[in-house]
Amino acid sequence: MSLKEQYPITLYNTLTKSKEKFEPIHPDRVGMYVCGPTVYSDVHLGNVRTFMSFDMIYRYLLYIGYKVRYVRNITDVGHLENDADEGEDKIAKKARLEQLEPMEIVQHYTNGFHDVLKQFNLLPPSIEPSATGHIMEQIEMVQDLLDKGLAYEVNGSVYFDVTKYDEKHSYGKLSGRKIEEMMESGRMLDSQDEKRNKIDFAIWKKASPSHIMRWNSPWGEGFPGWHLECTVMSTKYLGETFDIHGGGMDLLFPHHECEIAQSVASTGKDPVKYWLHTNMLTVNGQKMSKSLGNSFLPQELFAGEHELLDRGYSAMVVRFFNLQSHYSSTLDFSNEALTAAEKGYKRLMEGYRIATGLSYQAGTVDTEFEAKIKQNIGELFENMSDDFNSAKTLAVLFELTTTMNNFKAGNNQVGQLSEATFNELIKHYTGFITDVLGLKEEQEGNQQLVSGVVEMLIKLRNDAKAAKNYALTDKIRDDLKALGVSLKDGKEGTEYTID
RNA sequence: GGCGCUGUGGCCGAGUGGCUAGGCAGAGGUCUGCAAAACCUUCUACAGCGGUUCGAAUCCGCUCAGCGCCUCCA
Repeated sequence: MSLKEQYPITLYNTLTKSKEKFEPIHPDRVGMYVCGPTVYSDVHLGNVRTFMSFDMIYRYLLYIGYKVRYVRNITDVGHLENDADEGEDKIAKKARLEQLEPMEIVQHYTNGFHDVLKQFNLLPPSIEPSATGHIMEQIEMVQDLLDKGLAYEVNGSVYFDVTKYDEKHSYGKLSGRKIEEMMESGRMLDSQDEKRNKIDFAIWKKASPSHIMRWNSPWGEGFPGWHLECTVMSTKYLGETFDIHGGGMDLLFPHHECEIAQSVASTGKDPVKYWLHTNMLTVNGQKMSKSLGNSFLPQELFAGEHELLDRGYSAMVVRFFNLQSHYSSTLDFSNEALTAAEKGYKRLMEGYRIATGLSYQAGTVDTEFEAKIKQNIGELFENMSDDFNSAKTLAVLFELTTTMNNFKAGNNQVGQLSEATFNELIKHYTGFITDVLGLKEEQEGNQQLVSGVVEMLIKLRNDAKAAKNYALTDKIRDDLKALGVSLKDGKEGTEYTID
């Protein structure tokens, strides 16, 4: 029995508002689409949280044996600025400000995005399509929606006719909205006179003369609407229906709602089986966002150069911090929480280091101990299969970390486990830390040289200690400590860790 | 105004009907020349009120507090 059969996944589907058993459309294969960034500015830490959460999900699917096609787009056309009628494209606007080619902007921020994700140890997706690379397909879909009578053209712009769509289908089922209510309440912006109804949305927008990102289309020069690129690219690479569509909660409405409408209107099929939404990173209980001014960039985080930060924190500490909460809960940022996470992360990685250094030696098997370890291994999978509960998984990993420490301290012997169980323990304990949760050791510099020098100093210190020259002994330890190298005297000799 | 979410011990955060995660911090102990680490033990919870139930942090209702979406946003 394969792992994915042994530990079937259940996940919370935003569409049905309930936890469901995960059954991919094609056995063994999973198609997953996640809305990527709009590359007109640097991604901040809140953005990163979502991508980190889906990276963890992607990694777990792979770990238990699924073949996954993971598509995460780059939105490089830019979304419409505030009022649709302004016809302002964020990337075009930025380009004019900075006197650069639009694609230069796009490339710059795409590179930055990739650099950031690499530092947080995210796996690259299988396909990373860009909106500008799929203009033809978007034009085709606009035409298709016009042909089907569910869109209309006004002055070179094309709008999706939500009211008409809702006659046969139901608009708003993902976000729990009803169009009658949306029609009467909410803000009506007077300038949206091109639209027949205020809830209609643009799928193609005419470019104003000053608009530099533009393409030819049957309706004149323009650019595609915001929601269209995800529909087009997910359909192209994953098919008309696919398994998982993810994104941040703030995309639920209108973005994902519109995606459903576009797909259903075009293909007649519901595009997505399971909708997954990650929750927001908050600061003092408020969503981290650029407009609120409470966001900061990963670089600022690492360097500790931001008024919200007491000091710098590493990428892996933040990744660990993120994994301590469930992806669907808000996570509140604070210096205290990050400091606590840093210590926890170090403790876990010390356990990882011990695990990689252990080798099996036969002994007397302790059946009770053996049973407990087997149970813990099972819990790793059960917790991750339960809606990707990384927080519970970490709790089990910490229990196993205590076991690792006990092996090291000699409180337990590896021989108390059967060889098979020992091997499973090491395989999955380290596998969950690195492959599933994506945590890794952070060490910089010339490790060989550093370890050689430190080992030499430890030897000198031990000589001094044997001679009871404690003044020198302590001086070596204190001076190393000042450089970030901590010495720990144990029964088996002195060990060191680098902060 | 509409739709939805949250409120857990000093802090962060799991948990969804009985078996009281975990991390950080605190207390005591073991080890140690001292220290650190590690190990063992240990303290402090479920916003308030009412209801359902043999039994609720967990289900239902109300109240209070906070948040998200409805406009670009992960």
